[in-house]
Amino acid sequence: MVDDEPDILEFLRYNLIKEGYNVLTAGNGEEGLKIAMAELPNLIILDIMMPKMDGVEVCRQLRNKPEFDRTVITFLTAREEDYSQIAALDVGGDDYITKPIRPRVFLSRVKALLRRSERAEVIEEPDVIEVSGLIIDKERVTVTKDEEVIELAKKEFELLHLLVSKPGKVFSREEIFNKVWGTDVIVGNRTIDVHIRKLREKIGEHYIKTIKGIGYKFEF
Amino acid sequence: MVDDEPDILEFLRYNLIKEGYNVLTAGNGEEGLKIAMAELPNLIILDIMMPKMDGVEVCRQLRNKPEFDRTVITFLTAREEDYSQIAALDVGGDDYITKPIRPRVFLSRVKALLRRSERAEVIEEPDVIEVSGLIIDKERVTVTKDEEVIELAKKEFELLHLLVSKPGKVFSREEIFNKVWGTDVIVGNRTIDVHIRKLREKIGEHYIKTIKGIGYKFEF
DNA sequence: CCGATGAGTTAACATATTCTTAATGTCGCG
DNA sequence: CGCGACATTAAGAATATGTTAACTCATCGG
Repeated sequence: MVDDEPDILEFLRYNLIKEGYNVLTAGNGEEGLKIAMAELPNLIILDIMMPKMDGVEVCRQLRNKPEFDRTVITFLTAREEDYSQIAALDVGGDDYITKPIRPRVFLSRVKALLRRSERAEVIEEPDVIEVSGLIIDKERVTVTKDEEVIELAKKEFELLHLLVSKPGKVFSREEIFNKVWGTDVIVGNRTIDVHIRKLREKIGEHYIKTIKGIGYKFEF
Repeated sequence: MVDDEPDILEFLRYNLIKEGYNVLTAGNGEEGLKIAMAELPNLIILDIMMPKMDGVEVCRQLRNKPEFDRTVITFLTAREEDYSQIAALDVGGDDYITKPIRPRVFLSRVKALLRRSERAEVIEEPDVIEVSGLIIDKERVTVTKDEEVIELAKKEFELLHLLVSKPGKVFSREEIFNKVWGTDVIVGNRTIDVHIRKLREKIGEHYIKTIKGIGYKFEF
């Protein structure tokens, strides 16, 4: 929770702790950013009006980091500032809470926001995927087949992982380039084939199917 | 969007449609429930104060259904009703918007809520079309008939997909050329026939009907 | 600092499937 | 009977992909 007014900070902190929440506070934007990055909280509450770096800016910077892509961020704002409300949401905030703050409403809101964050977390993909006898372990970057561990190179693994992320779906070459190589890299068009070749060599021929003129898909 | 005041409903509907959203409205809780179940919207906006079934009750009922487990639900509420706000969030609502409503803030809020729902909707629905026993899956580029998966070549699939996109409609040869081959390619006029032939061979003879002098159509 | 190693890429050529064409056959209708 | 419109077939052209080997580049242990 980031706010430049110590009274408000203390007041809300007290209420949250009473409800059993773990609360970290910061008195300004920079400090807030630092603590957020170090602690990766489940919910971030930002005051909009702050000297130097305001809440909107903190939010913008956080949203640029992949680790905060899904963190729930909410703002505190004086009631009538339409503009900051809009900016807050446009910059990737999930909600805003208007001052003056009433403890019970505030707590309900926090509860709702955290429930949402939980829900979002359930969707999170697991690090291990299992399809048709292959166990793909994202953390170890390995594939296990018939009890045997197959080591894949990074690109090979990323390619396989993409295909396996939606078994049966046909991924076009363009799609594969964008997701595995990124939009800014340009590589020749035989490159994918070669990687497909090596993959098939390692995991077996029949898993990856070519759909001529369209792309590749993982078959189960 | 469910509200018992036609004026508000119309006002918000107008604003949402102007932004390109697809809006369904209902004047009371029951109707809202019915429409929600039939249409499975991405976002549900409920007025809290309504005669008979209020918004909180609608929300509670929706949240009990698995298909609405992750749908984003928000409430409309008069400013000072602390209690309903708390109830709204406790019953599984994701947010509430206070009246009086300001269009720009409202739209920003809706935008933020829908963005969230997108984030959650990684489990997106596949685009499959089902007609007379054929299941055409665009993502997988396959056709399934009697549990059997039929593989089509690219052009064959595109041709079938076009015909199936409007079952019963007669597509002229010219139309087929334009949509499947594109306006810049020139191919002989027996080409379509050949592809139709192969399609019929693969999916069965009776699905595609020739309308002499006009074109082809998909029969259901 | 050096050579070994291996991932990633490229180029050249081989292969395979899809697409198109062209020749010929069928059908219905005036 | 002859014509127009579509059907059928097989063969060749057009493309897309497969395959191999060589090259570049970064990394790592000695």
